[in-house]
Amino acid sequence: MDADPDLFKAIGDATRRTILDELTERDGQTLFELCSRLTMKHGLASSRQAVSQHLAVLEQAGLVHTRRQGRYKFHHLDTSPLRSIVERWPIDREAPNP
Amino acid sequence: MDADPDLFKAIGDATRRTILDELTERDGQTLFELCSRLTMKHGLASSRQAVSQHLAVLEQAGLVHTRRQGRYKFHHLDTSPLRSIVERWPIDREAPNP
DNA sequence: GTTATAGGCAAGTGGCCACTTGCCTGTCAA
DNA sequence: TTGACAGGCAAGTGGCCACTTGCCTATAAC
Repeated sequence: MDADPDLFKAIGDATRRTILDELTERDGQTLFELCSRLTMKHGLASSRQAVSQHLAVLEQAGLVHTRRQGRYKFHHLDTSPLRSIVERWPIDREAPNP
Repeated sequence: MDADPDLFKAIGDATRRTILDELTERDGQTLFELCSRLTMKHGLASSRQAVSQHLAVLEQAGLVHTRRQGRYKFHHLDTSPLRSIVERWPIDREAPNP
């Protein structure tokens, strides 16, 4: 029971959720790419180290996979761990919209 | 963007997730009922006040609705707020099991 | 080689949050 | 009406975590 506390810790932070949003919109970004976009679009004054630590947490939760290429490190989104949430507490399939 | 930080805060705590598990198994429990079951089954040495505060957080997130009846207060699970998670980051519909 | 770029590592710090403690209110049975 | 029971309110405390700071490694351009 409660096999993945890392997952909930990962999505528990607002900045990390914004990072997931960013990767949803544009997958495979580098660290610096994410940094500039977070400050530009979302107004988050997140330093490079802060974003790097956030990405480490997201990677540990399995929500982000990394791919090294030269001196670049590309970050790819993986939403499959989120499935465990709706499997744990089944959502009543009611259409909220008509 | 990020309209419901209360939701992620609610499911961010392990004890609150266990409370959701308890309510999934048996809906409409009172505070004392939850307290004894959490200590019995899950080994959580959660005091009454702690569980009460957890329930308040869950209620604020819309995951738990309460129903007063005399001196009893019954807690009912509502998993519909969880839908916003999978709507925000769509899960690739791949069958992980054959 | 030298410099700039992309990223990593580790210690320190401040704020939030879970939990406790103590006391209070309301409901029901005797 | 008195006691037990179910729950609420508020202040205090300790620990975790996000963020910073400073320095380091590695790849690529010049």
